[in-house]
Amino acid sequence: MRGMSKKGLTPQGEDFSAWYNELVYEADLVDLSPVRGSFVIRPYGYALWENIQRDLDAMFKATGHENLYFPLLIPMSFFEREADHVEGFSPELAVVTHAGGKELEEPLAIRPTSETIIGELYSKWVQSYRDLPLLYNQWANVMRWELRTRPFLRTTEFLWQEGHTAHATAEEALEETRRMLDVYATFARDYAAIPVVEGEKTEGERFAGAKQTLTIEAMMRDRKALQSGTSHYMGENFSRAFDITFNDVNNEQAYAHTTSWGFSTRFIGAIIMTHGDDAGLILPPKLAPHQVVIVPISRRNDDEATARVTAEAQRLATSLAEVGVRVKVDEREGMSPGWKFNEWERKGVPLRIELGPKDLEAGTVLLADRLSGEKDTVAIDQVASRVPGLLEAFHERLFERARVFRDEHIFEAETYEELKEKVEHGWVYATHCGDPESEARIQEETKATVRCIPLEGPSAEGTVCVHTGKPSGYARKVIFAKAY
RNA sequence: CGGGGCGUAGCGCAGUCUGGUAGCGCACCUCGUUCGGGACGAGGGGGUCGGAGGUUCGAAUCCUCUCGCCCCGACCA
Repeated sequence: MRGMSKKGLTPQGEDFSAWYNELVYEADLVDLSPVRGSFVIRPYGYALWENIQRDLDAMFKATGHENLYFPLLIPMSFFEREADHVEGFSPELAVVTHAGGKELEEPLAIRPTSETIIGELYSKWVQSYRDLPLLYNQWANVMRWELRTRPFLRTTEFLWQEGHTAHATAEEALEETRRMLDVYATFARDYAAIPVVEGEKTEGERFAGAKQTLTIEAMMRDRKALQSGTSHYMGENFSRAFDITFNDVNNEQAYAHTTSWGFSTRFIGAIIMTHGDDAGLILPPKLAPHQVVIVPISRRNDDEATARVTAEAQRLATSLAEVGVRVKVDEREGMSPGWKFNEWERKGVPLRIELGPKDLEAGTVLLADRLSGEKDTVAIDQVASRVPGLLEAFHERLFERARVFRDEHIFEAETYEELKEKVEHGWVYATHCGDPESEARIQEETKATVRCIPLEGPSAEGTVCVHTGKPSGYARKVIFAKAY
């Protein structure tokens, strides 16, 4: 399957999932670990994550949040305090039963998410309405013992951030839930060039212990949906379970309203599957580890020309770095330029500069665009001034391509037959009654689930459920789609 | 846990049926020629054939037991 012996990836159209599996290894994003289900994130993949962290973190700070860090281990009993939460997470907990050579009195769960342990401490930190809101976030690893795993999309251990906030009123907490969903949607659009649909999860798809779960859903190039970030309103569920109470302005005791919101390394999967093509990754410039790669081209038997090319490549790289471009000069020996072109295309670098003796004589470079595949001649002394704008434009084109693709594959269905047919080709808006049993039946029969009740979209007014004929359970038509 | 497949060099595989010097491609190392879309030649290094037991003069190959991994299904950011 894998292996550099073979020249290209399996084409997306032939087997999308094979394409994905090969690409994550061939682009040096991940490697297998000795423990099944967990993966090593290699430097190129981790650099992507670091860029995601940097930009998202800035957005969290800008919305008033502070970072902190909670421990990895959580007493088992904490999970039992919230009925839905324990039911949702028990099956996938990894538990430490022995330590220091002895069996522990109380087993410790490796966090699958931190609501419980954070709730325990929030109860201590919140006494008065003056202590609220608490607006905290942590960057952490979590573990969920999944049966079927895939790099980035579903791994037993994954990296994420989890925001946990506590508020005096439901209104404030609901606002926070929505605000952070918008942060995710904005990040996806402005940094990853991924268009998303914002919506609410139905009861069955809601986070274990939440009153409301909001989601951003992105369409992959196989037209399946990927839940790419979630934001939950917990109501008083966790504050009652963990006794997060405070005295309000009237000196009356009240329960805090809490939220949590998370965004994980799964999003790297979204980037891969939203933008990638048969040649490999196409990375959004703002998150790409290298925005520009310079491939110097030598000439046979001419050390002097080679030296000049190398020197010019370095000079060019410096001038690009000075205008804030992340640039890499590929000076590796023993590989032909063609080999390097293919490699950087596979790795999704937005722009490639080819610089050889001919260019030096003409005072130009060849600038290759990963998205269009086109090459343009650009004067060397204009490269540094033009590249930032080209990267900006690259981002816009990438987003637009994804947006058009998505919009071309969203349909609307009036009948169940229509839903069954259209969901084979993309996402489908349809009216649903909201009955969980009906939802389950539809999933059995079509493999599609309700991804969300979109915050914007066709109204359900005057329509009835495509499956049961009952009145709509929601104000809008829901989105049915096959999902990761 | 059900169904399917596979363990032989770093990776991908052949060899197993029919027992007899452990091979191929890629990768790696050295030297030379190359370098504008996955270069070529010559030389070289690398293996307890997943593990244990058995049959045999002789086992990657046959027998028994075991361990592990991958793929498909039931749960999920």
